[in-house]
Amino acid sequence: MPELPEVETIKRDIKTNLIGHKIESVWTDWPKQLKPSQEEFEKAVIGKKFKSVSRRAKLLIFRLDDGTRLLMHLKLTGRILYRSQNDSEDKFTHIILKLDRGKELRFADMRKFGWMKVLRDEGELDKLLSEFGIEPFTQDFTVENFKKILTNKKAPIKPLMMDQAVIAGVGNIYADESLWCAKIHPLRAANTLSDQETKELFECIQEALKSGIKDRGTSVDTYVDFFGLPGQHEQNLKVFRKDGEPCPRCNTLIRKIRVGGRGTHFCPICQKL
DNA sequence: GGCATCCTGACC
DNA sequence: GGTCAGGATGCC
Repeated sequence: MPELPEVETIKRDIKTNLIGHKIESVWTDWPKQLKPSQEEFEKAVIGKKFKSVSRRAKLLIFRLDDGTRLLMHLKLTGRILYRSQNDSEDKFTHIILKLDRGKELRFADMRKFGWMKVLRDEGELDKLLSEFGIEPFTQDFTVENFKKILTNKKAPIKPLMMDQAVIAGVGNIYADESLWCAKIHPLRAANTLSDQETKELFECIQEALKSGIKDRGTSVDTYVDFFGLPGQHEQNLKVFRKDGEPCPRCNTLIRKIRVGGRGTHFCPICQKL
């Protein structure tokens, strides 16, 4: 599942490899993944060059050389791949942007939840971006702001952390890992965290995401980078999908429960409810 | 918050 | 054939 570290890894590789390429044509066998429609999408991108790329939450934002804004979201199983025309087929490819110099950007997505979208105007982008919460690794992400978010929130801490309108970019893997790191139970009501716990969770979120980026992402499922290579972070996971295995801190067996409809892994002794 | 929805593959 | 996997949205 691509979360902030995975999307950030792809973004960095795109910066040094895709920028400057021209889109010559578009192929798809699943037009629903092109928004607002295949026709509008093609009209907006064909003949244009990639000028820049950025990331907000789990969203990739491209600017083309005429100012067109192109967004991509990988959702659960999306892959963005940089390939040559004659490279062998990638399974589940549903969109291909055919580029100059014999290259292709392939969008492969087993479950077809991901999408590419062109925006009509700048206001639309601003509105979309303004709905995201605090972006980790920016000046806005401080312990004080984090504390403000948790105050008066009776909700369990984990779903709150995964709410993109609260903190942008944290998904299921890094939420479980951050909570283990901070020794906080995923069902803990957000407003019951002590100042010390708030500070630890704040630091653990940054640490978990940073560590994921350093390892070029987590490939427990289908994630691969821009070149089709898996990330290395799986070997550094402490609890995610480790149910039945000993906690690296206290040896208690990791348990799996369901929180907010998501599989949730935690140590029942270390992590305080 | 819960739950359904968008989808398909893996697994029992 | 049923369940699970989980990012985001939309309806309650």
